[in-house]
Amino acid sequence: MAQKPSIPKGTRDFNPIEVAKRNYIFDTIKAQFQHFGFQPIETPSFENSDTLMGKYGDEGDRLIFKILNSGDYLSKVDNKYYLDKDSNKLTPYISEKALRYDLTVPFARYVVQHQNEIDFPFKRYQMQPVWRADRPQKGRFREFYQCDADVVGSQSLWQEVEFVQLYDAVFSALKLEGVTIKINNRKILSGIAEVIGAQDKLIDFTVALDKLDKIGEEKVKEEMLSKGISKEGIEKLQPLFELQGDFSEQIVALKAILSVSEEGKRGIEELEFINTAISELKLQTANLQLDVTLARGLNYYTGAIFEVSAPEGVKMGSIGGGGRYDDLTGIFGLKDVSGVGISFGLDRIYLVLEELNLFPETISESIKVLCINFGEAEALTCLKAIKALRAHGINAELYPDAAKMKKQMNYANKRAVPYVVLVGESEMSSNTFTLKNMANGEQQQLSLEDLITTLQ
RNA sequence: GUGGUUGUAGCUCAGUUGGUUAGAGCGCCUGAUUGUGGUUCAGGAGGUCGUCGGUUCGAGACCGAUCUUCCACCCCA
Repeated sequence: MAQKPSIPKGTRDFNPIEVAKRNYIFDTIKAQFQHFGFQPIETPSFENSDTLMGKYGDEGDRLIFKILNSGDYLSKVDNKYYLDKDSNKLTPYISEKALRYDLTVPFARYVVQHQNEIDFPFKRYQMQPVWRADRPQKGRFREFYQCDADVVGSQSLWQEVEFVQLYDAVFSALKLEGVTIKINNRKILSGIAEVIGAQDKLIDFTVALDKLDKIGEEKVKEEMLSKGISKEGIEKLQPLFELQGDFSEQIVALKAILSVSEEGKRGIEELEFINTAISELKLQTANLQLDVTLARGLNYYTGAIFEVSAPEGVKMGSIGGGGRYDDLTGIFGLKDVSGVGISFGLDRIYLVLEELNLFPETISESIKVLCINFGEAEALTCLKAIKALRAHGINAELYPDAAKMKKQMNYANKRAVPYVVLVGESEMSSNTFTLKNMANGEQQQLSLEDLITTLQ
């Protein structure tokens, strides 16, 4: 019985052209990571459930793919949990492993586990797939790649400055101009929460504030009210909703709002430091923008928060994010190690580059020259030439069958091969090669040496 | 996890209130053209109508379930 094969929801196959394009992004990011001094590590695709569970909030726990235990896993479960049919309670007894949800928590685990072998500050990069049991949408997959760069063991704000430059370097190298690097600081958010008397509701407060540009001021206030934030507190937020101007103008306004909060003032200082450094160093193509409503992402951020949005006009969620987390390794028992890092969403960057037509043309070129097959003797001559070409770093291949000329030329066309070599009777007798340029149809007869130099 | 949406040839899509043998464009294959591709012309192949079940004399169309796509929540790269 032949049944239609399929792949799970939210996953994809990649054809050769797509892989070539993905590798282009991959290689570009990797090159910049290396320029900035990051070193690669890799971690397993699945971790022990305890490593991941509880690190991303309740919502995160729900989105983690759990792996069923091997063997007769149900027989070991206490009837108490089995008969209750409570999935959340039963899960720990039938699943001890889970697929990686992001690269940051596994990295924290790695740092703690290998702390004695690591030279701090440790700068690592990691480019691996992560999995989320999310409902797919455009730019949202259940399996996708993250490209992370993090530094642990340094509290210096120069790291934040470096990461802003790294974002700029990567997107400039990808020719993706005009991305906006939004920056905020957790200390400012908690400072504001303090000012309005909602310290204990920081998460609810930030989640609501984050929706400002999406649902508007009124709805945000409604949500805050429904989460138990006092009316008087929300009124104190008014200057925040009216915040405008460039980076330094917003800083001035924030200083007024946060004058009574020590923590808030520290957040402002940090932002000012980064902004001053960046204006001195300059960015190539990206814009750095202060966005006090930026609260996205994980609750473990303690200082800077980053998010990158695609150039204006491209409808896509964030293509990168990151921030500083002072105590990430603390949950694994290693105190006082500060970390800061950023992430690139490879799959979303792909969609943006595709939409803006920014992939280089030569990207899908697999071979430079195809040799037409006229028969056994000619094929052998071709393979000798191909061997020499390959030795000179030129990708070359022989059409395997002495098929009709039209068929072989058609094949070259579809593979987008820029050159074709013809070796038939006359070339055999004169010991030459006919090189045809597929773009303009021009042909020339060359010796092997000239063939090599022409194609190099 | 909640609500909605989509599925017909390799691709993009038609298909009337349920009625013979399900169509088009592009692509593909063959020939015109046995050492020259893209253009042109002629011919040809290709469909369990996502899947399973139901209603009906009769279902691509109606109903249910399920899978998938996209969208809005939630959350996020």
